[in-house]
Amino acid sequence: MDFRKREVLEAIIECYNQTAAPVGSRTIERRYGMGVSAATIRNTMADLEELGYVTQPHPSAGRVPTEIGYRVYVDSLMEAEELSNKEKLLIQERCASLDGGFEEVIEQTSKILSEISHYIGFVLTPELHESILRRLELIPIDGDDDNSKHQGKVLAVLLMASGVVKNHIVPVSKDLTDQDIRRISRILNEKLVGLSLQRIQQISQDTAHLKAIFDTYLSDSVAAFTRNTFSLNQEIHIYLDGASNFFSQPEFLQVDKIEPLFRLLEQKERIAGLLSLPQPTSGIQVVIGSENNYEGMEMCSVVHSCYTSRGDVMGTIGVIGPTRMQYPRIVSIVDFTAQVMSQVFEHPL
Amino acid sequence: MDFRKREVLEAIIECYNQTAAPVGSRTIERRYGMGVSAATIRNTMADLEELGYVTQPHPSAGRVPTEIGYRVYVDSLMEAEELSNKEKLLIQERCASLDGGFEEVIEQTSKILSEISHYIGFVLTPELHESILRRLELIPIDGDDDNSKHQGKVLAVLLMASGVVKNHIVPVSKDLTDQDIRRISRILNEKLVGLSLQRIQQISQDTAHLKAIFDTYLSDSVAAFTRNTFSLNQEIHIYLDGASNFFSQPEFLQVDKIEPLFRLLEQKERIAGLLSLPQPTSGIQVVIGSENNYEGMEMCSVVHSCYTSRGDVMGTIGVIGPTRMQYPRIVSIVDFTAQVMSQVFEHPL
DNA sequence: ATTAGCACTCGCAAGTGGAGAGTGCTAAAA
DNA sequence: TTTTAGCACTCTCCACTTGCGAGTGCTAAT
Repeated sequence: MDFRKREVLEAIIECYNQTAAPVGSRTIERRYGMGVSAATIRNTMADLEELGYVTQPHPSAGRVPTEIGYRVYVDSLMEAEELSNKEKLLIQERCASLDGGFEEVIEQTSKILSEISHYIGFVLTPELHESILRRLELIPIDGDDDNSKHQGKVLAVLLMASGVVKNHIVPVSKDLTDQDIRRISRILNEKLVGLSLQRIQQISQDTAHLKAIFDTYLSDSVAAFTRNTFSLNQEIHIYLDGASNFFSQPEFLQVDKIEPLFRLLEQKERIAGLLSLPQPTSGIQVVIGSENNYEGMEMCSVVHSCYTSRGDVMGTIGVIGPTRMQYPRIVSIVDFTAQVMSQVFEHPL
Repeated sequence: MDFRKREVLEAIIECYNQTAAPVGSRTIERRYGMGVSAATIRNTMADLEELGYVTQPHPSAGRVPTEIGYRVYVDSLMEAEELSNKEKLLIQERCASLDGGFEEVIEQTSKILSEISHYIGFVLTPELHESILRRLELIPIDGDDDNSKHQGKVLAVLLMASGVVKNHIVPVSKDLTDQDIRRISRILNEKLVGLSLQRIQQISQDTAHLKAIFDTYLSDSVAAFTRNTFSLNQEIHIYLDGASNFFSQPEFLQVDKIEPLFRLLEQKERIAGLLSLPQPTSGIQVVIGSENNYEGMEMCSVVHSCYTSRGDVMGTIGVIGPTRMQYPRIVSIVDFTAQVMSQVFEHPL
């Protein structure tokens, strides 16, 4: 890859990103005038094609970047675009509306991501079982019917270190009085605060362990109640915005192109699975085209990063766009937004 | 409208609903053989056209029902289709998963509505300010930093009569001790339980009223804290599923037809506004085509009803489909599902 | 009041042809 | 040896035409 090849590949990608049409040699000569004639560029393009970085949709058409071409571009050619102060400010303002609580921050973030990128913005909520318990509150609820006294219910409020609050209604057998509940609450708070939910779930499954915690106080009802209190379905939720931006993308103008994508997006659980898998290190990751092994994502790329709270990974944010994407810009947007979010969660409450 | 006209109109609508193509006189003669020839049907169709119930997309094409035609059909011609036991059971099972909490019921309901109707199912959450407060719990949260002592925070848990639980983090000035908070909690529970959130918000704005409640105890901090506790943004959320079912509808195969709809659906606040407005009485309502004054909904119809908890209206559920919709079936589905949901919320917790 | 027959209209799909864009190749120039 | 100009070739895209089929409205007969 000599200098000219790199330059031509970059020109093809940038031009193709604007027009979504195959790029010809003359176009490059005129638009990026690099001191050589179209014929020379043609030769270079033939070389690039042999390397697998570009291809022609049909003989005697211009060149289109391949996924390999994009990979090279993202990994070594492009340089991240600096965001304008206006955009930075916009992101900061929108994400910083913490008053509305955790959900609202996440909701706003996915919205701002989609608005500023003009693609799809998404935010994955933290995995609960990695969160640290900060406080547990048990609120007995009086039965509302006269005949419901045979079994009460307790509203468990789990406050996590990250600031996430989770409610959970737990059935409780009648032989536990309100006073018992208070006692259980005190003991659980004493022993379990500071542990991850995953660890707590392990403990509450383990009768020996429970016995150690509750000492003589452990009855079957108490054990069952404790288990139920922490048996949350720890599903990850995904907030996703801007899907209709894809209607403006020329390559998705045909229904058969856009339909599989929308069908996939509607199965939010699957998306969550797709996007939460690769979470090895921090830092931006770019997944290009069919590197996403999901039907409907062949023509899309994902740029994602994770947000943290005091260094602990909480969840993932990112942008889904067409493979023909303004990578330098999107990478900067996702990176900056992840930083802002992490900053917001630095002081959780 | 004599008998034959009604019969022909019904035939046109049913046939059009299946094929999405203009219906000709011969088709009706063959498919619905009503003892008269095509020529006679042609005359009847001309009459129906004069009445405004059908129209032809271009001269010498078959007939297509107009919105007025659908209106007549829905209001006086069609009869609701009885659901199969299998379908009824399916709905009941899916909606009855109350264990997962309020949100999960709603989520499941919108999913099952879309699956069984093959259109879009939606559920609007209750308006909070109409809900009755059942219990308020205030949980002081220790500042996590040493320097955060200048202002504490309190997690307010509002438990509504309908079973909805709402969390809310409230800032609290440093001159209120934990003991003060407990006292406030006791007083508020004593005085405000059983009132609607709307009423409570009125009261907490009204200093005189607050003074009466708190007696001598009311300081500025207490008043401010009380106001903040109940200053929830009472936004209605909408759960919506099955949008991609519209890709299977022939009249939405062109991108320019489906785009405005999806753009509208993404602005969930607007949808909520659209759908929560007409809530006069209980019972099924059908809004046809451009009766929805929203861009993107011209080609859609909405069938909706409301679900209740002990007779009190909580929210709305319904189906959004193309104007060319299987009304008898959808009406039955929505009606039955609304009943099942109301039943589920009969015993809220 | 209903029916058969017929001329007419229109949309749709397939086929045609020219314009435009872009390539690869070759031979000449630097 | 590298670069350039020129030329023939290929392919898409668009506008245009044409034929077919479906369906109507009208009229005259039943």
